[in-house]
Amino acid sequence: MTPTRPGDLDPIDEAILRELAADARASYADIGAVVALSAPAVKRRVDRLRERGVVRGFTVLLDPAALGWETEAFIELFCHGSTSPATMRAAVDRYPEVVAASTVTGDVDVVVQVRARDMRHLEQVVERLAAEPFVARTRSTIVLSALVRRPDVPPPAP
Amino acid sequence: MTPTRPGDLDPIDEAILRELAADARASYADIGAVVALSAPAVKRRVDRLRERGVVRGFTVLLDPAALGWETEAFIELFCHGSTSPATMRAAVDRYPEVVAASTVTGDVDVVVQVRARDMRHLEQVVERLAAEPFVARTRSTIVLSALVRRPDVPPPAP
DNA sequence: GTTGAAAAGTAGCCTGA
DNA sequence: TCAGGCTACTTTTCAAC
Repeated sequence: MTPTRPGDLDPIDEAILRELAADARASYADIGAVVALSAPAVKRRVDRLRERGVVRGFTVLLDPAALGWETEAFIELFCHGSTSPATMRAAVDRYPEVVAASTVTGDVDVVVQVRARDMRHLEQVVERLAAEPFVARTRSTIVLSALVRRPDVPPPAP
Repeated sequence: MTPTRPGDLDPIDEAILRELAADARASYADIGAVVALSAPAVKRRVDRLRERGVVRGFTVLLDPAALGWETEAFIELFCHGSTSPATMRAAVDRYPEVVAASTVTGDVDVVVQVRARDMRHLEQVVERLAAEPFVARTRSTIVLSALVRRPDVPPPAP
């Protein structure tokens, strides 16, 4: 049983989000054709989903290699004492190479996902991260190949 | 020195991609105002970037929690012998909970990033992955908090 | 880059559950 | 009352030049 919170998405909202996930530039009329709603009705729902914060924005999906990002890695950070997440966030946010960063359970404190032009560039990023005052040591794992990469999507109907 | 391959992005393409990354539903006229190009000129460049495969598509950025994805984890897979990436990809692709998966260097073979409704759901996903014929064992790391999450963007000018 | 026709976005108004 | 359809007006797209 899913705890139906107030503000939960109805099935039509979910369908709209799936369409937008597949093509964020689809017209409201085209989306409406799929979900059986008029274009203005779709627009009103999308506007409301933006207001509610469910929709955070729209982006383009790019080929990282074409942008010059040839190398990808997970850099795990072991941090000193009790470094606050705010401190970690502020530090990691300054790196344009960082794609994602998360605090995690286990012996590692932070997992940082990084894209670099090449191994030399990656090495520099690792060294800079390792030199951050709150970082005790790092452990890096190079990505060999991306098997799957998907946007977040509403869960399939249960 | 960057090896200027034929087909490399020029600075205007990069600026256009940065605009689209920030708002994929921006009008060509608005993008043109930023990059000092007419709307049709921007459209032609975007069309060409799609043809070249630099632009793979457009998506919506959603709040995972609002979709019912409350739990996130890295599940590391240790695989038997020489399992082909194709096999791994096919297996992992069947899980709607999988957001990303990569083969990696080191003792682990695959890192799978997963979103689940809750811990119980996550546990089920781990068990199903562990039961895949090519998986010897798994190791899971729960995400406590997302510090940074960014779309791929052209590198800043060097 | 400019032009103009066709398509899409958008606000207001009306209707029915 | 609230969400959706309809209509009319504006903005954007997009192909030809």
